[in-house]
Amino acid sequence: MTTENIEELLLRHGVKPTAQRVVICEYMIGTKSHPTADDVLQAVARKLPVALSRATVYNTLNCLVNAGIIREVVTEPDRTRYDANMSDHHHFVDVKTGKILDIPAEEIARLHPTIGDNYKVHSYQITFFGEIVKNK
Amino acid sequence: MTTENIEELLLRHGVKPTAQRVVICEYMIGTKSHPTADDVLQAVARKLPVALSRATVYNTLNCLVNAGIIREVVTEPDRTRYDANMSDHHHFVDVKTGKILDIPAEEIARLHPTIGDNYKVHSYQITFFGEIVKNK
DNA sequence: GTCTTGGTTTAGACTTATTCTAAATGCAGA
DNA sequence: TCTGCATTTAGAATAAGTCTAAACCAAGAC
Ligand SMILES: [Mn+2]
Ligand SMILES: [Mn+2]
Ligand SMILES: [Zn+2]
Ligand SMILES: [Zn+2]
Repeated sequence: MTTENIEELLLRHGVKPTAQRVVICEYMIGTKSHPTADDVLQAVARKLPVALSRATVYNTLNCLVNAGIIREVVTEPDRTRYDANMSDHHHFVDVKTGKILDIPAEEIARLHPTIGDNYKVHSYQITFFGEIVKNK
Repeated sequence: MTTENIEELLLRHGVKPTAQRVVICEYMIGTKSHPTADDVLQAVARKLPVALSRATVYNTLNCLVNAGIIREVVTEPDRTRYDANMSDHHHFVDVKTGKILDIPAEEIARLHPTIGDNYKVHSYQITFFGEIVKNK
């Protein structure tokens, strides 16, 4: 995706496209990994002419989350990961490598609880978020 | 559950039943909430005649997890919760109160993705843990 | 073109959950 | 009773993330 398109994307979501935001957003959209804030800092810092602070990375990631451009992924305690794939999907964590893969929601509805031949599921967890309805 | 039963449970899992471990384990088994380490410390400290250190709470909870007596539950970044319900189940997080309820696995297989009339699901997430199988 | 202003970025301090360290404690067996 | 080893402890250390206060900067007003 071009820089212009990234700027348009940000504007469309009501986010002022600063240099730092553009390059962070560009990185997020260009990766299928589910990077931590620190991953983003490492990857993006060298692309920018100016210095990039940790605070800006967190500010920007939170900003993008609030704008609905990326989302948080919580698979382990103590570090939040970020994901520019906003389609309805779930995650497969390879316990060997720690890599996180996207699993489209349709596949899960169909193949649940076995995802497919390419994955050996050790365990899986469904976390629901919602409200309790008190109907007597 | 009586203290003797707790001690037997610990011994059966190869854990030496010290006073601290017994009371922490007893607390875990007696609650359906999914407490954090700090919740456990608060609740258990006053029951013990001696002081109870934060380190011991973490040591014991990790010990119980390794022994297969309790398990960790990760639903949000930055705090691990613990759960003595070792049956095959998933979790429903009430976003209003933060309370975590157990959902037996059978119910999910049947009612997926709607859990039932008593819950309004805002969103849910399935996290798989396993390995990638390279079959050509 | 300069001035003003509010949003953005920054470095570093701070907070909080968890782990680590090294010393003290306390049982179980010799 | 003595010894050894696991356990517990207080507090230091670590690490993710937030906060603060100052510096920066882009856009509009003049
Ligand atoms: Mn933590
Ligand atoms: Mn954190
Ligand atoms: Zn994803
Ligand atoms: Zn549970």
